[in-house]
Amino acid sequence: MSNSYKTKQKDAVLKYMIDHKDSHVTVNQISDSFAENGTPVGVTTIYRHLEKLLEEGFIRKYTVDGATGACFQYADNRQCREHFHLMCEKCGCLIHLECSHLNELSQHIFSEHGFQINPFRTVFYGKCKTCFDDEKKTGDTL
Amino acid sequence: MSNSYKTKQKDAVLKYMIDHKDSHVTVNQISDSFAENGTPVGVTTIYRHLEKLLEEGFIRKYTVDGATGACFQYADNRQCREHFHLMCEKCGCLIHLECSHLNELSQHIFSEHGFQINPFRTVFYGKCKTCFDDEKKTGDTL
DNA sequence: TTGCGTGCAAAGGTTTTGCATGGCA
DNA sequence: TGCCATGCAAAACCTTTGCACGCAA
Repeated sequence: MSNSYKTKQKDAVLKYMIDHKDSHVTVNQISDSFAENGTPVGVTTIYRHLEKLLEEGFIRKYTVDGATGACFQYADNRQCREHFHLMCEKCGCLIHLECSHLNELSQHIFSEHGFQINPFRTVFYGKCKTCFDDEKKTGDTL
Repeated sequence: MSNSYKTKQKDAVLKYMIDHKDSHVTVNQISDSFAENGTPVGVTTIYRHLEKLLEEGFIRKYTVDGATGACFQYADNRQCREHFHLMCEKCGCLIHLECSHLNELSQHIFSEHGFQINPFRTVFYGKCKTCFDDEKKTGDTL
């Protein structure tokens, strides 16, 4: 059994993740932000707290093509148990999609195909409306 | 314009990926396998060929929680354009799912939610039937 | 012969680990 | 006072790059 103490660093990391819940961040971004604010936190400590938050289900971890290193994003699994997530490959925004179609889909894939989807892990990658419209305007095909 | 030569290493990497199309592999696994077969290939070369195969759409690249480093898997995008993929988190098998429900889902998410799903990138993570049944039998909750 | 391919060595990053110190309870 | 937390330094990895040599065409 391991207990845990309340520390400035622990609070700071959690606060940072919540404050940036609308985008994904890397360890370097977190570290740089703390350094700029005059309250630097060692990267080791940041890694350790992110790992705990991950285990506890408060954040998600994934890799994004362009980014260097892992990306983390706040998304409380206790609140996100019932819906899926859409990740825009262009701007990186995370959309929480409440939609009965998706729940039906899970049911269908389980009952008809015998596959049990893990909604915590599964993310739909693609292009959000804003980026899609931007692309049409500028003719940018990326 | 860059031409390309036919080499033993190039053939070996492609052959390995095709032979292992039912699971994902890491660069180390590929390298070790070649070494064991008595025809070692430098990791640099493996990385370079995988990168090309990726650009050409013959393989996919992603990260898996347990694995160290990136995972690659053969899945010709020219053949896999019309369906989605299910990845078992336990045994690592990749299921190519031809299902009209999923195509309808793409349509629905695009028309109703304005999000354009990228089927090349999107993978449903979860548990395949075999692993699910195994788990029930052994009572293993992982 | 020309130019791409190969692989060693080294560099550049990210992430983890060891360990002495610091801080919470 | 006990532990846990912290962060520096170092290690362990993964991946990329530079460069001389090898090999396909």
